[in-house]
Formats: sequence, C-alpha cells, structure tokens
Amino acid sequence: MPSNIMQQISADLESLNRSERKVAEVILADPQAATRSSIAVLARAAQVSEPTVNRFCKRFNTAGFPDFKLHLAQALAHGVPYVSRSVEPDDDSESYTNKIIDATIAALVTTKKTVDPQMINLAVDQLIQAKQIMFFGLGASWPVAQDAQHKFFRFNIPVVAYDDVLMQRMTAAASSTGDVIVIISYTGRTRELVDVAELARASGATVVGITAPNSPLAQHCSIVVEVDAPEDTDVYMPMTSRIMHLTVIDILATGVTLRRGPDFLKHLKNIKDSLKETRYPAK
Amino acid sequence: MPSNIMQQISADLESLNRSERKVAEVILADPQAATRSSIAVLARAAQVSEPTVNRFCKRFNTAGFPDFKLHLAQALAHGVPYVSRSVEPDDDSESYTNKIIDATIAALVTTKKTVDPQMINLAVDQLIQAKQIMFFGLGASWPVAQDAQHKFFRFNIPVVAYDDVLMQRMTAAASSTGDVIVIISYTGRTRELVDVAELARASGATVVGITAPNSPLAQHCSIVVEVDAPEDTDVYMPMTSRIMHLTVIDILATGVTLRRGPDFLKHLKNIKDSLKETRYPAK
DNA sequence: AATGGTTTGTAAAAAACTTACTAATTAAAA
DNA sequence: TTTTAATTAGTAAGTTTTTTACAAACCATT
Repeated sequence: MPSNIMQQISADLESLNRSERKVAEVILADPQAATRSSIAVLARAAQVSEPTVNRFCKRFNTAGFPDFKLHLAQALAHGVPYVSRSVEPDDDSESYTNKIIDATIAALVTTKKTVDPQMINLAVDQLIQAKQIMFFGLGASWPVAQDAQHKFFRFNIPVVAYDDVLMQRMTAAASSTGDVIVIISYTGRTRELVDVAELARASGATVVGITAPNSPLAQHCSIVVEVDAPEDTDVYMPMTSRIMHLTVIDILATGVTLRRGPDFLKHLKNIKDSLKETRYPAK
Repeated sequence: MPSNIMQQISADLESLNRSERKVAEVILADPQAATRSSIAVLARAAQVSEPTVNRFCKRFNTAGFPDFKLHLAQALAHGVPYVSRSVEPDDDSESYTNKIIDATIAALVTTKKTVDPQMINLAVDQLIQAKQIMFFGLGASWPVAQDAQHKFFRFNIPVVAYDDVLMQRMTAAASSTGDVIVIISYTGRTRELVDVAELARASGATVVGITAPNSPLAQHCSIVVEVDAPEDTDVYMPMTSRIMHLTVIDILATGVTLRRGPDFLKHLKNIKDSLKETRYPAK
C-alpha cells in the first residue's frame, strides 16, 4: 500500500504509457475533482476508455477505481499537499506560508513513524529518577535545550542547560551516576558533543541523545531517541528539525508527568497560576 | 459538509434509531475496515439491510455510501485520530507519544487556516528594511525569541534577543524609527510586554506581534501575526503554542530570504559551510 | 513487410448502490 | 385494550458503476 499515492503518481509519471499518462495528468491537475468523479467521467476527461482508468488504478497497487479514490482522498486530506514542494523564488507570501507549514506537518508525520515509544519509555525511566538533569545543545539546538529546561524545572529536579562548550565539558566531566545528560543535536556529528557524551559516560552519567540514528553521537549515548533528519535541501537553515526535537521534549515531559501521578498535577497547576498576577485578565 | 465525520457520528449517536445506531457502532468500532467494505458487507456486519446503511449515510449529509466512505477516509487519513484526545493518566508511552504528535499536527493545521499571509507580507516589509531587529519573549516564548535571533543574524542585520524585562524596556525606550521589535507572546496578556510595545511605538519603532488576536498586546502592535491560542485545557503546560510561533518565525525568515534574492543564498551557504570543520563527515 | 509484444478499446457481465414501495413495529390516543 | 398514525425497517426491482474478457489497433523490431 503506497504511503502517498499522489507522490507515487508524479514519480511514476514517466514510466506510464500514453493513455495512462493522460489519466495521471487529469488526476494531478485536479485531484479533488477526481475523488468525486465516477470512472466514466474521469475517462471522458482524459479521453481514454474506462478500462484504461481501471488499469491505471491497479498499477498503483489499489484494488480498483473505488479503492484508488479512497487512497487519493486520504492523500489529500487535511489539505496537506502530496509533495510538500520546496519554496521557490517567485512564491508569494501565501504560497510560502503554506509550504512551510505543510513541510512541518510532513516532518511530524515522519516523526510519528520513526520515534520509538520504547526508547521514550527508557528515557523517561532515567529522567524520573535523575538526581540532576542537564540539557546540552549548540546552535539551532540551543533554544531547544532551553525550552527543555523551562519544562523540566517544574518537576522539582535540579535542571540546567548549557550552550557553552566549556561548561558542557566541565559539567560532563564532573557528573556522576544518577545524573542524566540530554544532548540534542540535529546531525549527531558535532565533534564537541560527541566528546561530551563520551566524557559524561566515563563519569558514570546516563546520556540521552535526541539525534539522528546511527550517527557518531548516537553511538556514544546510553539511550537514543532517534529523530530522522531529512535533508534540508532548501534555504540553508535548519527548520523542521528543531520542531521535531521540541516535540520529543514535549513527549518526554509528558512521560515524566504521567509517572509522577495525579498528585503532581496540582503542583503544576500552582506553577501555572503563579503567573496570573502578571497578566491582564481575559475578557 | 461535515468537517470531521467521525466526530459527527459519535456526537449524533444518541439521536439515531436502533438500526442506524447498529451501523454507527460497527463503523466506530473499526472505521478503517468500513472504508474498505461494500455496503453489503457493512449491512451484514451491522445486521441491517442495505438501504438502512444508505439512509444512515445520507443522514450525515453525504451523497450516498461511496461518498460517505470518502469522507470517512479523509477523517482517518494520516492516522490522526478524529478527536485528538488529550493525554490520559493510564496512557502508555506509545499512546501519549502519538497523542502529542497528533495534537501538534492539529495545531499546525489550525495555524495554516488562521495565519494571514497579508500580515506576513507586511511584517517582511518591515524586517527587510530594518536598521536593527529585536526579539522579545518571556517564559516559554524566550527560546522562540532566541531561535529567531539565531535565524535572523544570518541576514547581516544587527539582531538581539532579550528575555530580561529591564533590558526589553530600556531597548524599547531607546529605539527609534527603522528599528523593528518583534514581541512573541502566547496569550498577549503579559503586562510587561504590553508596556514594552507601547514604549517602543512611542519611540517610533515598528512593533510586530506574534500573539493571540484581539489581545491587549495585539492592540498595541503595528503589525500582528495572529496565532490563535487554543485553550490548553490540560494541566500539561503550553506545548503546541511554541511550535506555532516557531513556524511563524520560519515563515518570516523565509520571506526575508526570498526578498533578498538569489545572490543571498550563496551567503547563507557560506555560513552553513563554516560549520563543516566542527563535524564528523557523513559516512 | 512480417512478427511478436504491447497497448487500447468494445461489449458484456458482475457488482454495487439507490429507489420505490410495502410490511412491521412502535407510540399515542381513544 | 384496541385502534390509528407515524415512524422505522426490509424486499425487490431498477439503475448506475465498475470490472472482465476478448479483440482490434498500434508500435517496435527484425
């Protein structure tokens, strides 16, 4: 079963023969309409016979036309485009706005497939009983580390976050059993962070990596929450990776909260309420 | 046309008569299977006649059974649950992992609908010609402000980010025409930030708000990129809002990059390449 | 130009869906 | 409790849609 039938169609466009390509083009031109058409209408639009449309459907591993429409409808759902195409120089603001949001959604869908709940569980096991937690990140991952600190300080565990490589090294070297160091890195190839991971493990600390699978960093961690890094082909800034990492932080924080049990929820509410004073009341 | 047919079905369950409820229950029990069944199979499963299933479909504003299946398929697409239910105390790691990712996706879909590309455009207009840019955020929004700084420093414009209220006040007061201050706030009700916005505008700076529509902060900004803040009903801290804000930052950064034109991409590539030294090469 | 393979369409069959009508059930009133 | 009206459910026939089988046309190759 193809994960996204629209991608398949555009990818296989060249390998199709004349009539089937006509069908493909009609569908690609207005996929929404295709989901609402009968095989007869579609065949007429593509100027081919009905069986041709049927054969076309089967070529894409669907049971037949109705099943094909179902797949198509799924691919189009949510208004998420079949290929989150990259931003192009002459896009207007509406166009690039939508493309970026779509790309982010696509990244999250990928994350959902790749993140291993088992690893989340192991990471939570460690975090819940940590004497102290440290979040390390550099560059674009530094705000992520800070965000994590902002979340975890609520758990009444000592939490720090460092973006300073020297501080990271020193803390890693000074750490001991019971300390948990969470290292966030998009590529998992930053030398400094790999060193820090090694140092920390040598000192007995548990090292949790939120990073790319099979990367050098991943190999030096006690627990790895794998976040697959799609090539950022586009404009040269990391975009979606931070968001995937932040989502992992959310998941870990939730995991810890749940383990803490219902009494702990009251504590969180108190923290939240403490901000009331600083705000204009809602109308 | 119902926005989400699964929600509709569970909501209207009580108002259905006996046979139709049987149909509803069969569908609710395994919606995926329903999309693959013919009307005959479904009728048999629900122990009712085929026309009953057909009537059931029409009750939900669909043209008939095939159309109903289409709607169903859309609602089930991406594996995003029909109601992104909130995390519950006895969820296991797989369950809460998926729920959180789904909620994040849902938030982005909302963002896509609410963000006004026109406002993005106006904000980019200002950013592109800024003498200086300042990003302000407090609490959970502070990492977002930092992330923004990390993106915008690449544009060769002086950029700062402050989470210190006093620094924010002073900078706002000292600002002048040509300066752009971007204030990030989830609620738009933080007194300090509203004050800062007022101060900055009095000094002649342009104030861009990334915040809730119609909030006190929004009223004091020159340009508002509205990010609707869904009630975070849960006790579990603000989650999705940061991600929505970060996505807006991505969009703004992309907008600026596009305006800078193709030559500028080379400059961005240089910045990226400058990191090569610090990394282990990809295998 | 002939041949083999592929592609495409025609027509018939099968499946699926819808409609109109009737029977059964239920609820309310006498 | 019986009658009546209204609702609900099913039967059967009709219609549409989809699929299959087969034959014609096309294309590339020799």
